[in-house]
Formats: sequence, C-alpha cells, structure tokens
Amino acid sequence: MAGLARYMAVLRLFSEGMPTWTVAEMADALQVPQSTAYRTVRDLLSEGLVEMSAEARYRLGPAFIEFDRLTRLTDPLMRASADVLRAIVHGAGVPGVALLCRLYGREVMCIADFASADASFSPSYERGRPMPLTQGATSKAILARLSGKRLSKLIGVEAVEAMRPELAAIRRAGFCLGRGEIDEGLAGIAVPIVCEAEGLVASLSLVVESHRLAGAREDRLRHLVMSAAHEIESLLNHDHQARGPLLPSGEAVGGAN
Amino acid sequence: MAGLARYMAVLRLFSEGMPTWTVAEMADALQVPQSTAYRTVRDLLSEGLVEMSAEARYRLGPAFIEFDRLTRLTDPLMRASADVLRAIVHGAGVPGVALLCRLYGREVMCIADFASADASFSPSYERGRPMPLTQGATSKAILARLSGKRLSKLIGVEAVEAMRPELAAIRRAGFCLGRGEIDEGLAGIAVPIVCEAEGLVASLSLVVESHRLAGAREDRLRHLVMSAAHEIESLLNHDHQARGPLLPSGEAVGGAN
DNA sequence: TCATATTTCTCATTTTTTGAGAATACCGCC
DNA sequence: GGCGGTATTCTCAAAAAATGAGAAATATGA
Repeated sequence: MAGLARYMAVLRLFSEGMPTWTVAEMADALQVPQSTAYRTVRDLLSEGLVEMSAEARYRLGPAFIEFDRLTRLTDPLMRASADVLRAIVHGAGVPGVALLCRLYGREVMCIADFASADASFSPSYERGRPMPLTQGATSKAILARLSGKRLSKLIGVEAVEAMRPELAAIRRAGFCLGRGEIDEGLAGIAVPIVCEAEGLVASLSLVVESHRLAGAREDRLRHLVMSAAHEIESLLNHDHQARGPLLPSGEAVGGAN
Repeated sequence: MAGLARYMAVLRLFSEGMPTWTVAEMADALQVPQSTAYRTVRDLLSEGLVEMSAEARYRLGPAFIEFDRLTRLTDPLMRASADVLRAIVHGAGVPGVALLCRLYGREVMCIADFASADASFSPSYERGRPMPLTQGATSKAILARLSGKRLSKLIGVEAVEAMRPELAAIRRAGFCLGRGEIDEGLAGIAVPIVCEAEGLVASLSLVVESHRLAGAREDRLRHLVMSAAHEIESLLNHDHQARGPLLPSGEAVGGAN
C-alpha cells in the first residue's frame, strides 16, 4: 500500500463500533509493522486527522469538522438546498424528514437533512451515512437519472437489466415512491436533481410515516417535493451561470475566510 | 513536500473564497509541475476527498461528510453534550446560541452548536470554524485550564505572562464572561470542561445579545451554563469508566457498521 | 472534422518509505 | 528518586515510490 491509500486505510479503521485504536491494533489490522504504523499515525496526528484519546489509544481528529464546514459552505448542492429542506418539512404539515442525497462511490449518501420538530422517527438515511445503491426511493431516484454506462459500471449489466422498467417509470413520472423499503413503517417520496454543468446527480426526498400517506395528501406532498426539487435545480443552474462555468475571475486567488 | 503533507497541502487550498481549483492553479500555488499535481489529485479523487466540478475544476469531496458523521457519533465530547446544548438554549429563556469548543492546533474550534429558534444573530464561533486562541470568553475558558507548559508552547511565554491574572481569575470563578470581544453586541458566558482521562480540554458557552444580560438574569444564565458544563464533565467521566480506560474488550475488533 | 484543452503515461533519476531492532521517553509505583 | 513496563521515536541499508519533462492519449467544442 502506498501514498494516500496508506493513510486512508488507517482512517477507515475507525468505526462506530470501534472508535479508538491502539497503534498495535492498527498494525495488526493492516498487516504492517508497528514502526510503520507509528509513522503513519504521527503524520495523521500532525494534520489533526487523528488525535490521542486515553492511554495509547487514538481516535478520529477534529480536522474533519473543519472540512465538513467548508463543504457545507461551498458545495453547490448544499448551498442550493439548505432553505428548501426546511421549507418542505414546514410545508408538509405532517411529521417528516427532508433529505438531500447523492452518489458516493458505489453507494448513496445523504449530505443534508432536516427533520420537523415533531418527527418522532429518524430514517436510516442520515447525513454522512453511506446507504445501498439499489434500495429505497431516495437511491432509485438517483439511479434513474444516471447514464446507462455509468449505471452498468456501478451495479453491473444484469442488475441494470432487472431495474430498467422501474427506473424508466421513475424517469417518466419524475418521482419515486417507496413504502417500507428501507425502514419499516416509513415512506419516502424522492425526486431526482440533476445539474449537468456541475456533474451532479442527486435526489431530494421527504420521509413520513406510511400511514400519513392517504390519497389526497400523497398528491400534495408529491407536488411539494417535486416543485422543491425543481427549485433546487434552477438555483443550481442559476448559480452556475452567475459564477460562470469558468474562472470566478472577480474573486481573489488568495481566498477569503 | 512528502507523504500526507503533500495531499493536505492540496486540500488546504480549498476555501470559502476559492472553492474550486483547476489542476494548473494548484500546481502553480504549490510550486509543483502539473504532472505531479495531476497524480495527487487523482489519488484524492479516488478517495472521495476531492471531486470534479464543472469543466476541469475540482472541489472538496463528500468523504469529509462521512468522516464528520463518524466523529459526531464517536467523539466523547460531542456525544456527551448533544442534549445538553439543546437544554441550555431552552432553559435560557432568551434568544441564544450554545457552543461547544475545543483546541484545534493553534486555534480554537467549535465542534457543536445549537441555536434557539428565535435567535436572530449568529456568533462568529460556528461548528468547524477555527477561531483565535486568545480572544473571546469561549477561547479564554479553554486557555484557563491548560497546563503552563502547553500554554507557553501555544501562545509564547510573554503572552502567558500577560494573561496570567485573567486566566487565574477564570480558574477561580469557574467561568468567563465576555462582552463584545468577538461580535459587537453579543456576550458569551463560557465554562471550561476538562476530562483528564481522555485528554480533553474544551469549553461550553452560551452566547446572547449583550443587552439581555441584566443583573439577575446574568446570574441565572451563568448558573445554567456552569451546571450544564459539570453535567457534561460527569458524563465524560462516567462514560470513560463505563467503557473502561483500556480496551473495550466486550466489543468485537471487527467493528460494527 | 479539426483544433484545443485536459488528463494520463513513460522512464531514468531522485527521494521517500520500509522494516527490524535498538534507543529513548514516559508512566505509575514503590 | 529509581524501577519496570509500555509507548514512541530513531537508525540505517534495502526496496519502493514519487518526481519531472515531455510524449501520447483522451475528451471537448466549434
């Protein structure tokens, strides 16, 4: 293992179930000598990607929080959708959670969420948690708008074949409704969001308790999410125009902050 | 530049003022040939630390969001304080923002914040934003509980000398009150939080509009923040006991999730 | 289709990383 | 203040990887 991959391999060891590691454990898990593991950890330490916990144990460091903020402030999707998520949840009139999700490697990840104050449930989709690509309205809405080539690479040709009618239906309808596909008792209404110019494929979803989705309300909520998604899309395109597809030449190269 | 530093140097280029970069710009900024810059970006790309934006421009990638979540779920400080921040703000009875901050290199960074629904202001301290070490009640509360040696390393011996009486007063009183030190018109009440066993030095603050801090209310809010901070401290120590200072031997090494 | 800009590749050279163990620093404890 | 054990850093030659300049390939757009 070389270069960045070596460092990421260490960082990927940390998990909810195992949040702190000793150097000996890392060396063991990664099959490298301890002296190498120590050197790697020392580098990560000095960048704040890892920090000391109690007694010879290490945990993830605070640098991620700093970069997360930068992402929140600069990612076009998050910028365009921050207010919209709030508006959807308020407009829904029932307890609900709004989600903005996107492709992340071979998975789908929520990058922004907003729950109504009276939402007593929380969907499995939550900010920063990778989720399977082929289950749930949220994920399917994304798949529906991927190019065939990209889709095949991600899930394989045979899986594409199996999903083709379903994805075509989503493209035609402009939304995807899922009931209990991911979380028992919850239902999701998901709408794709695409911005060619920025290379973005994402989805906006509203998750509510299944039993709230009676006939008329289902229609209302679907329209709510769809128009919100279109609003985000047009914000994305507008921002893209505004800053120009090329250099944001007005802004200084030194950067602000 | 070698190893991790090479990759971090690229990541550190991205800022609020300059959120996307071309490879040529990176190569120029870091004084390396383009072929090297391309290789570095390719590695970052494959780990999701960077991603393509429009037309030959790159931006920070979604991997940070994933690690941020892990941090939120596993960092002892954030775990212990999540509910407490909410409780402080609700208990305050005036518009306010609760902050949990900690050392981050040579700066102080907020790692969790919570604003009351009626807070029409937002303090400069916000989650993930590095702030100066020696200004503001929030930062001073942290400095007050650092060892002399560590303090000298951070701000220099002469600066320590200058702050000594102030920091001693904070230690004695158990809190620090700052009015308009950082943000005009805002005041902060900050209380240090220390957990020796985990090597943590942090502070819990409540930021309100200065004019709300009349005599009796000031006392009440101060007590509110102080008791909340002590609650977090005892949670930290309790958790530390519960998991044991050494191996969490019950949990599998494979990790969950 | 051609022209342009972006990205990857090649390869000899330079630099870094590696691994095993020794040396050192650090800790609690008496 | 020294002791015993653990954590961390250091050493050095061998092995591996990064570097840089330019060529080649690929994508993009008119």
